[in-house]
Amino acid sequence: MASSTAENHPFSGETHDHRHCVKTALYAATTLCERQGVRLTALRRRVLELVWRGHQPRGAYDILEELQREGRRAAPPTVYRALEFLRLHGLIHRIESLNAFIGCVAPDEPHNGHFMICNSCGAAAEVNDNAIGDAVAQSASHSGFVIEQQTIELRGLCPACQEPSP
Amino acid sequence: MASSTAENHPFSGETHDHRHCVKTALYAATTLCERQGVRLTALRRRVLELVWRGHQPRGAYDILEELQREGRRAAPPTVYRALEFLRLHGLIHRIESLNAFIGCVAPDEPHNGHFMICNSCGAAAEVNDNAIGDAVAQSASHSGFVIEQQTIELRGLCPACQEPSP
DNA sequence: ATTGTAATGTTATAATATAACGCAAATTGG
DNA sequence: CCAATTTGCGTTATATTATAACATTACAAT
Repeated sequence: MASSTAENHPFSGETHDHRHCVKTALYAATTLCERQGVRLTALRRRVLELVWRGHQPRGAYDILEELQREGRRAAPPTVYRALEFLRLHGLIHRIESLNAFIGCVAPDEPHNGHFMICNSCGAAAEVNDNAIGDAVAQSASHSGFVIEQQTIELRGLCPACQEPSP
Repeated sequence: MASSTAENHPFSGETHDHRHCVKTALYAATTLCERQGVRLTALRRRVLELVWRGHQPRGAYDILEELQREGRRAAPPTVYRALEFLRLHGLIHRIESLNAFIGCVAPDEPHNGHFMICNSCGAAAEVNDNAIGDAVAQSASHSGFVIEQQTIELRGLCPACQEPSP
């Protein structure tokens, strides 16, 4: 079987073992880079870990600060270059409506990345619903439009954050 | 009948009478603001016209430069405030993946704004395909997620730009 | 006219992102 | 192994996008 987790942790709050998410992501990244013959350097690996610190999308400057706090010499290009590498290889996605980045849950399979992002807790869940993909593909083909890339970001409230406050 | 054009000009290139688009948009904006009892000031009106200069999304600083070229005293907040007003009242949409703004083709009807944006000519077409909206709504409800806002931006090639170069 | 509110002007700065250049580390081909 | 080459990273500077905060003007209602 593949190494990806059996299910996402879309909006499970603090109730899951996040170290498992990180470990899985790093393992997947390592094998993916080996297979593709590209270098997952210490810096890139660390940036990926920082993106995976939680299920909230992270801004580039958040990551930069963290690198600096760790004693690394880092400037904006340090981070942006690493992020660009990770994005190119499908290890992270960019959330356009937040100018932020989030780890990809299935870097091995080609996919589009549709997100539901909670406006309350900030968590983002990557969903891959074929129905959405199909509807989008159909709509585009109906217009004669050839899709090269898609940004689908739903903002709202996750199940946990809809519950009435006590 | 309503005042909106019978059909969009999604990717009609230079072949349509754009003055008509602008005129229609301004008329719709005027009546909408009257109905809502809000003021479409000269500045706001002009910014809306500038957003509607074409079917390419416009950046805030593009608009700022144009205002300054016209001799107005303008600074970033001048533009951002006007854009925010227009957006709040549904007269423009923000294209997140471009940090830019585009006129809304149907400000009267509530809708979500799905866009197809040509990577070659830069034109953006607002499409409102119920199939996409339905698929998205269904996917969200399946996850127990309540959508407050959605960003759906498809980037690719419009029909005209797919044609082989001569 | 007076007063309160909304809109705009103005200055400053925050937040996000990239260009350009040089050095160092790793990889490759001999 | 060494030289040549490529790739990654450090560094400085700057571009681009966006907002905070406060002063002033225009407008609307009485």
